[in-house]
Amino acid sequence: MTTGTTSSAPDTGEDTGAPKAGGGRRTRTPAATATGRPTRRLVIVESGTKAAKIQKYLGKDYVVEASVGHIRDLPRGAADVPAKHKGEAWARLGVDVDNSFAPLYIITPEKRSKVAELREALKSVDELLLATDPDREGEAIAWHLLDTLKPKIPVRRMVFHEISEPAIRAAVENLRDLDQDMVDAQETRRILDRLYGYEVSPVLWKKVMPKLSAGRVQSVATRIVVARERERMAFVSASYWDIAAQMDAGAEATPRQFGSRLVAIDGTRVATGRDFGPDGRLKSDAASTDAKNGAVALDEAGARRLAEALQGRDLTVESVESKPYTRKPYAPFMTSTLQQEAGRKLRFSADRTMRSAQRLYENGYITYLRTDSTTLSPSAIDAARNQARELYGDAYVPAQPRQYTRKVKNAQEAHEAIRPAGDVFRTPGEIAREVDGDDFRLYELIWQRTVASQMADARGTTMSIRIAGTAATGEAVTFATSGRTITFPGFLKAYVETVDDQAGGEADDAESRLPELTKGQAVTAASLTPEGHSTNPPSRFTEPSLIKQLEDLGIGRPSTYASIIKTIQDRGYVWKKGQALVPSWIAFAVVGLLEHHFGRLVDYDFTAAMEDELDAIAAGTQGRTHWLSGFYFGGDQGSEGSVARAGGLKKLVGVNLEEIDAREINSVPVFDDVVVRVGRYGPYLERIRDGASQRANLPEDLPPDELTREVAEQLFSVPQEGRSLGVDPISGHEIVAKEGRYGPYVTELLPEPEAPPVVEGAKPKKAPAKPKPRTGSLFKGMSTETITLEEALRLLSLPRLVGADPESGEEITAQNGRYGPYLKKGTDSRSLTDEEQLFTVTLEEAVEIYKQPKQRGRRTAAATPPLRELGEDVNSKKPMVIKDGRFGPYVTDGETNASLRKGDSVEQITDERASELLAERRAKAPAPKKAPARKPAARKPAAKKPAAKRAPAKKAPVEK
DNA sequence: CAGTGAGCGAGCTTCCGCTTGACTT
Repeated sequence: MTTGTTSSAPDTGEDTGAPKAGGGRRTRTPAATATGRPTRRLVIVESGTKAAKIQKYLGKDYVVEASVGHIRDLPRGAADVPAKHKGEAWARLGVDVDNSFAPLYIITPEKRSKVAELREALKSVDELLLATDPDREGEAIAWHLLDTLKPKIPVRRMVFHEISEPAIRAAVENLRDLDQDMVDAQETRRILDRLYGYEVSPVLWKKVMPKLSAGRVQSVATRIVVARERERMAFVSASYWDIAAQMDAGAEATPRQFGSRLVAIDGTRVATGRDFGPDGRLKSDAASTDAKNGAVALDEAGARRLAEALQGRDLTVESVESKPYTRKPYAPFMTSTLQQEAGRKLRFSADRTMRSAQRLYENGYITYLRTDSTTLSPSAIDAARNQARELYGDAYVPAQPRQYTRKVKNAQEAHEAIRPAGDVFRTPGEIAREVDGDDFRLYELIWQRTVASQMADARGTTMSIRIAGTAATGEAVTFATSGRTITFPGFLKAYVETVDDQAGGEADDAESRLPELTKGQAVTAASLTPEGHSTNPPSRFTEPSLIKQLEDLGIGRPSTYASIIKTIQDRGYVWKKGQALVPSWIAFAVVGLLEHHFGRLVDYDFTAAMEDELDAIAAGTQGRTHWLSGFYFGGDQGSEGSVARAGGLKKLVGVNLEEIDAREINSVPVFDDVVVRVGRYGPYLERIRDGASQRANLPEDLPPDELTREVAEQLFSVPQEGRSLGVDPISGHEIVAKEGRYGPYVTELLPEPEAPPVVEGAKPKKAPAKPKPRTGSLFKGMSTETITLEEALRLLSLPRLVGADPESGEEITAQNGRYGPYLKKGTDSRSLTDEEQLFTVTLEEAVEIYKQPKQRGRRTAAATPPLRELGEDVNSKKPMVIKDGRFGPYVTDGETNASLRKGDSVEQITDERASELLAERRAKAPAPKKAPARKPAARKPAAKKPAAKRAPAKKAPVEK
């Protein structure tokens, strides 16, 4: 660890130096202490279930506890930052970027009690063994434990890759020291992710929409989904024809008939779907005249003519080729493949799979569920082989055990594969009484896959047959077919992987039998059917296929695949249509912004490059600070890692921010002059026609690739959206209920004014002022779904004239406004308490109301009573109270007000905490408010938003 | 994307990876 780059949590108390793990001490075996009792050791692992198991193996001289994951992290937000660092410029990030990227670590609030427990446990032992997972995160957790607990006894690192008695015993005998370089690598990863996430997300808030997010993993995941949708949108379907022929091999053959397809005419291949590009045309190599690759597309007329000309013609077997077919079993499950198969076979979401697997793990049915390894322990291999032998016989078990060493990109392989627990696997039948539902089905899947992984290859034969003939019109034609027979099923008897629905592959156990044919043999065509086909766009990603894609790119970890899917849905980037993941228009805008302005950060190989460089840090050949500096501040080009780039992230989110045109970012070109614009209130269509902007609403559930010209035209042609409530019997206008900027409202559709006659050469006359339709906001409790025509007409009747003020003669009206119902007399207004009063209040009552002074604050009778009274503020010595305000509860001493933060509650807040909030608020108050730098007449003043009160502090406000 | 009248404290949103328990309805 680079000296001075890590500040420990302020609340870890005493600052005595933590002993270095191991520190050169070699305490291999528990030696007897001076008092003669055996050495007691505390072992800390990550998972509680693991702790219980290991405790059993190690016995009473050991105390095994679980840290339950990480115990410290960077602060999530301002609320988590300890008072000591509150004011720091870097507090928002939790990383002091100007001081060697020193991280600020705090004990995760939920883990405070856990840390206390561990401290307690430490008191009664002589030695500490940090037995967190043997990967980057585990090494970091071990270091955090050391740095937080600051034990005064010897500390050593213990690692194991499987939970079995021999493995644990061996681990205790082979302790090592903490690997500080690896800890550095983890910290670098953590800081990079924080800087990326917390610097880029605010750019999205400013340019697209608040609460959006960007991150190394989620942004690439979103981009993948968007990229696929773009392909689908750009896709041009091609149609092509061929001829399906049912061949007849004669009465002796079995099967007598078999299907085949026209593949060549006069030696030139007939084009199939694969020969067409996404533009709907033959790919250039297919269209070339090169005899080897050349292909010709057959159209309907050609196919029909040829089928006709082949009627009754002699056909001969031209070639018969058979090749042996073998298939190896699939590797045992790891997290990603389990999620994929449970998704395909059981239709479980990744999240559902993990919840079920967690239960199975906790109850001792399976091994650890978050793993990127396909390795089985020796005892598990034995168990699988024994089970296979029992169930299927010796022939199904190969002589040598199978080892699966296929490495996944960036794998850390801290655990075994996911498999049934124990040295003897329980069959699904054996656990059926104890486990049911999802858990049973998932266990069965895991059990089958594990057993199958130690079984013999499937064997069979693949046969290819070509049949030739000549059409009456002279063309030489070739038909082809292929078949597969499985002579020995091997592992397929136990487990067949499911093919992704939409990918259109063929399952490994698919069989199609062909008769025994010999070259030169005559066959006849029982039927010749011209068939039309069309090419399809690449299918959308599903949860399983997206996880596969991320895994192939080395993005995300076993513990995060399920949450990645959740995050991109929660942010509104992706929604599920059945199994398919469909990107939203917001995702198009966000991905577009990232691609244009943060291209490197959403590169598909960004993570891969990062991993290489983290490996270099872990190996001690690359400096953490230097590398982060390159990433954040930019650096001397060339010498930095590939993740670093000239300019650096800081500049990209700072100075370069102004270059990002929000309007352009939020306009997604669809076709011609039509764009989808992502607005504050959702996406809508826009195009310029005759110099005027034409807009149309986009239905929420319309997938982007279904927005065709026809659909767009139809949307534009709908004059108004909104639910029609019927016709106003008085005016004859149609009344509709709509969702507007300020919420739901009703309005009337006015008939189009007659177009004035166009006079050639005459100056276009100024159009007469358009009559404005009446509008009215819905009352609370009404909805556009349920409102009736009667209610709507009542709303449109407002404002209501109550009468004239007897004193001044001014008109008093009752109307519904932004803050609810109110009376209006000139510029003087009074709020009403009830919307119904708009229709019922009499002139006398109104006059009475106007006699009352204008109320401040809430529209309740007396001054708002405080929610709670507190003691005296330590600073101002004034009594404090909690009040309810526009932004929720706040504390005030009469002068200073401060909102309660997340985590504060009205009932439980203490005087100390309240004083602290007030003090913080006062500290901020005298912030010099810069006058908004206004460029006079440089640009049109933006329309004032109702909520926009203060001038935006930064430049480049959202322009829509 | 409708247009209507006050005045009161802004503060927060967000990342990725480790782990699961625990407020109540």
